[in-house]
Amino acid sequence: MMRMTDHTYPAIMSLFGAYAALEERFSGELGAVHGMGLKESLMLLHLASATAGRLTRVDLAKRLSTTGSTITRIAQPLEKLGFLDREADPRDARLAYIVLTQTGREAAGNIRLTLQRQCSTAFRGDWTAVDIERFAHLAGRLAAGRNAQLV
Amino acid sequence: MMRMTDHTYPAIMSLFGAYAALEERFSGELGAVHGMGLKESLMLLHLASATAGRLTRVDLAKRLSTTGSTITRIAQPLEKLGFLDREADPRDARLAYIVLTQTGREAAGNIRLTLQRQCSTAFRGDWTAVDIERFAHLAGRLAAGRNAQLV
DNA sequence: GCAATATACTTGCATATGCAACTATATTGC
DNA sequence: GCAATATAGTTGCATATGCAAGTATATTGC
Repeated sequence: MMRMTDHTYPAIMSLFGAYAALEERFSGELGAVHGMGLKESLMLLHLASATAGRLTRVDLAKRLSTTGSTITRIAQPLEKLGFLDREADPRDARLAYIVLTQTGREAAGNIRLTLQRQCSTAFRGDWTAVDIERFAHLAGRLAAGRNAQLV
Repeated sequence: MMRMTDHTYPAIMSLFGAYAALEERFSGELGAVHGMGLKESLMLLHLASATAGRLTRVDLAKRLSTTGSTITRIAQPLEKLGFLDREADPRDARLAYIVLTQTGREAAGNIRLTLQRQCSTAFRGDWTAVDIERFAHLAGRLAAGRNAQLV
């Protein structure tokens, strides 16, 4: 009788390994080229892809899989540098939207280009278009909606 | 004329999202059940899968995609708890192998069971065996050898 | 054999980040 | 309308972690 082998364990361990490899490569180049880390970069991209280019800290925290305090602290230097600004909500005084400035929007565009190039580099080698599309589809299911706004 | 769509960007963004979701779930349960984080757990599994159940800090750092200092500091409490021990190399006095104690080996076995269950849970839903095997294969290629010893 | 270099590990320091407490505001139940 | 509860944001504190410097040992070039 044939016995099915369970591939879930190697699948997840490989996913962890792939993440570590990519995080290292991406962060290094993003730091060198744009002077910011992966989280900051993704924050700008989330803002750029959001309606009106603005999001609350709570929304950003969910999208970046982190906490509100981290968003506050990541946003501070970006605000000082002129990439981000604040915007109040007339209906709810608790909200302090983070909005992209024009400078921030341009930076987001450049970062997006770097990230797209890094992504295509990650699949250099014997990856076929079908392989990549399959992987994108399967990883998307595992992600359970996270980063779906960026995709 | 048909235009091919590039799926590398959504593929990587989904991979990042999937990692964040899994890291959160796995770490939470590993902490609650075994009192240790994902890195510590993977450290024990790497040791358990190594010949003679021992590795140098440098080897462990590579396998866990971190630095030697992190290994030193992760190992300290595990050593105090009796999961790990030190072993000198008679040929090279710089080396301080980290070895699994009997207790550590048992803990590694239990952690491995938890991880395997978590991995199969991650694919609950409409995943077919073929989907999972495909994903494992593709992720393994992206991982470029990282965590290959655990798989 | 010795100086120069390389490697393994540890530790001090700076940064990053989650949690919990705190403030301010909004919403809900009555 | 008011008290109770919920939510958004900030900040203090503890922990985690990378980097660089320091120590000890090995290896290499001569």
